[in-house]
Amino acid sequence: MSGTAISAVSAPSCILFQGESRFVNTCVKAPQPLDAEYFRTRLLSWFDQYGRTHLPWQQDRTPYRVWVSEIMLQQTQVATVIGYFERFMQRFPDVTALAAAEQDEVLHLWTGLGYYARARNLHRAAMCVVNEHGGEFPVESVEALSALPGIGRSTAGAIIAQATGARAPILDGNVKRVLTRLHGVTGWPGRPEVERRLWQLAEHYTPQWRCADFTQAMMDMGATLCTRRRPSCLLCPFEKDCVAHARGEEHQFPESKPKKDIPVRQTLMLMLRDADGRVLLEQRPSSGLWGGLWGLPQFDSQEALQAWLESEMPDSMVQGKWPGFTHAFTHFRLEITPVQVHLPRQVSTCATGWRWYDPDQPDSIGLAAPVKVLLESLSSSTLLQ
DNA sequence: CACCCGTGGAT
DNA sequence: TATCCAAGGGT
Repeated sequence: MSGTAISAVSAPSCILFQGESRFVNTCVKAPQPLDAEYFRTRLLSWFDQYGRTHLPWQQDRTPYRVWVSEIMLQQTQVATVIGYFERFMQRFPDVTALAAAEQDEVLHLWTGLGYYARARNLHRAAMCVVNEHGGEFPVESVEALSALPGIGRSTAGAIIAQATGARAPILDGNVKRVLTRLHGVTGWPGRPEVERRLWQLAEHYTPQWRCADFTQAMMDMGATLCTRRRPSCLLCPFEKDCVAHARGEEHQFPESKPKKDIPVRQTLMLMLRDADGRVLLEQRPSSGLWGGLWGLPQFDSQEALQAWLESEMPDSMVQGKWPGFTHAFTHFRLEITPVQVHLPRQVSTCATGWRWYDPDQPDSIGLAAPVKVLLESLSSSTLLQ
């Protein structure tokens, strides 16, 4: 790399006026990165004035606290995480406390955050740190950290940089947005070639010194200036260097994921109540949707539900159907038909993986989102005896 | 490599 | 209201 700042705007923008954008996208050479020292200096001086330094996990930066925050922040917005983080730290102040917990309680504190595999992996990783690393996080290397469940390359880099200050690049959604715009990197960042290029750029810019501030600054840029929509280019320290801005095409970067029509799945949810109004809950399989959470027993078809009732709860009586509703996920839509069933006698015991749940006295367990809504409507409902 | 996994904020 | 997608990782 040359020793001076390189403005990367001129070459690509000339070509753009001539050909179709598709031609340009596939044929233009990747612009040279800026001089790394120039970039760091400007970024850090911006950070010193505008960076975020008062987030909960930025105080008392132990590897444990940074780790928990990074996991919670995966695909989740800062404002959503703050409350969960504080409750989690209150209950599990250190890795030993977390490792000693029941998975159920971890999932309970995670309820509503989504991506529950993160919570299961977090719990497993805590036990791993305690049992195999003497209670200390292996922050010596990205490789050692990535060996823990739930920690990938970017999260490992973030933990190292934030908790120890050592040099470690990160590549999250914010950094991807900043880098693709700055260099006019085309192609969806999920594509391996694009991701390779972005890692290469992240490596190029990441400094030996003030690495915690640098990585935080990259994320702050992405979160507060270089936002997905309506970025504040006039306030950006790299306004003059940004390829996308020079073209007036900030909104074109990063390219979005190719669309696919999402499938619709259907399910029946069994609301089986005993004479005391308690509801039968089933613990879901440890993998898949709402893995490890408690939910209403689900069936693919009316026949499957009937067969189950006849074999397991022969005294039960179908009370009628509740109106179905749709629960929308990112990748599919779930059409839910709740079926209300009454069990005339009281049932005290049941097999492992099942429990009776009193809607008026909620337990500390993880509940699938639509199930939580249904149970809350039950507790305030006068329709039921 | 394509797909899976959740919820809520923003427009 | 519909759509996109956020401090990604696992399989």
